[in-house]
Amino acid sequence: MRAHDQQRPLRADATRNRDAILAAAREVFAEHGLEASLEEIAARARVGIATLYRRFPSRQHLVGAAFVEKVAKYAEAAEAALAITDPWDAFTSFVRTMCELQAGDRGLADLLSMTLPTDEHVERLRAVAHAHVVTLIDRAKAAGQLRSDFVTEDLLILLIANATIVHVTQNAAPAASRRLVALALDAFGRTDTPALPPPPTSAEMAVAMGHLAAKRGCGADGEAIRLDTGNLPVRNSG
Amino acid sequence: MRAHDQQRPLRADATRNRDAILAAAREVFAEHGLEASLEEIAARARVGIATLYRRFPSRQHLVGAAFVEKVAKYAEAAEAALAITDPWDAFTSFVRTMCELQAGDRGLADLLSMTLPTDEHVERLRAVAHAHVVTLIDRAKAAGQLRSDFVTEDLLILLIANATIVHVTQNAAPAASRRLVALALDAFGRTDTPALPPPPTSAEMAVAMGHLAAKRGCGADGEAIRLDTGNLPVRNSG
DNA sequence: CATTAACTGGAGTACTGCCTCCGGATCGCT
DNA sequence: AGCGATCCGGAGGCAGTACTCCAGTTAATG
Repeated sequence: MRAHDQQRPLRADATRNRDAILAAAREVFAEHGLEASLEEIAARARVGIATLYRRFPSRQHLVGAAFVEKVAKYAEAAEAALAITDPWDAFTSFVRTMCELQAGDRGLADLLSMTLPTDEHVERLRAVAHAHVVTLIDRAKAAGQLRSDFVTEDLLILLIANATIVHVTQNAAPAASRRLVALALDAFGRTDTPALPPPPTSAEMAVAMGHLAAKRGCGADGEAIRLDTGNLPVRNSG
Repeated sequence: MRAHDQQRPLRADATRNRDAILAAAREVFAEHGLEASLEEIAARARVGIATLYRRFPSRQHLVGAAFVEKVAKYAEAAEAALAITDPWDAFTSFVRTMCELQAGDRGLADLLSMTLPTDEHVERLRAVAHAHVVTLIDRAKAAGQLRSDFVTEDLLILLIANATIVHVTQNAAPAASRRLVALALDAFGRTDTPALPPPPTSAEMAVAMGHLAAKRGCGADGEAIRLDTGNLPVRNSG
């Protein structure tokens, strides 16, 4: 790349259009999920389709740009949860916040349940958040309130399930989603039951997220998935 | 319709092709879910696409014909579970069986999570099965092993979630699905936690299933799938 | 074996979404 | 205002899927 791939600032009209596209994208993704038609986004931004592609060469660029803030909220939620003293309250508060964010935005619902290569800034946010989540989990386990055979894959499974519920239940989303989350938390908090069957490996879940991403038109299927466990804490503590 | 819309028997080659199409459909649906391409089914049956459409005018006709037997297993599973004496074992056995059927057949995974058939024969099966399920639930509740605020919508939520997991996790499906089901059952069996948030209404869930069906290309949004038992040998006809 | 109704397959239409090309409009600077 | 660099938008190519039409083939029957 050239030394100054820090390209000169966009022309005024270009900036205006870019913002319009992002606003439209946030709307449309929230309504229809990440598989929304790019043409619809361009139309809602009152912009030609070419303009959209010029600014965001691929769907995941657009997704990335449209969701930076929301992903930041994810990090914030993790951090905020850390401030809660009771380990179980902290953990459940985080999980509930995540799933509520999903329920309010179908795009985010998709995003949290898949892996998307995005920009560096977002990656850093994720990494930090992930570390916080691991802490939340460890604390809750240590307090004997989170089942000891819990793994981060379980959280991912919940996020995927919740994403679907949100997608499918449309206007009934809040009730169904809250119900699902409450059930999941009750399950996570059981310490008196026999061990769960073995969880899928994090590699398997990475592949799964890749499939999801592919299905939503973001990233090629089978392409090297960032094993970082992506958006969500998918690290398998031993 | 004319009195004898009981059309004359198909010609030998037509019957052969019809069977080939059904066999191919079962394969392809199992692999890819209900949204599989009809052209692929025709190709696998080594039949022209027109032949498929002649025999099954719409996707839901094909789906219906391909899955009658599998849906019957749903009823059988409920009945078999009733024979188990321990109420909790009976309930969990039924749930597990359902979800395992889903894990083994992505088409069925879709089908069980959308809406049940309206064909009268199958409708009867469904009604009976549903009654059995209600019995299973009541028994388990009475025994104090199933949480008292459990409702049938919770089961549906699980089926939808499981369908997605099965869809997404591909080869890791068994592990992920079993894990999800085990967690759900642990949640269902909690009697020591505060009441869950209110469930979605069954009307809301019906709408949700309609959306799912529409997304899979079966039936208009909101209308149910009609299983065609028409010219299938009716086993255990009674 | 001849006749005919039933059946067939593939080409064709229609639609949708992704993505690119390029003539023309617009901006920003002098 | 004039001018070049930048940017725009819609037409159009490509691909995948649903679904239809029709000229040719094949099974059943006497």
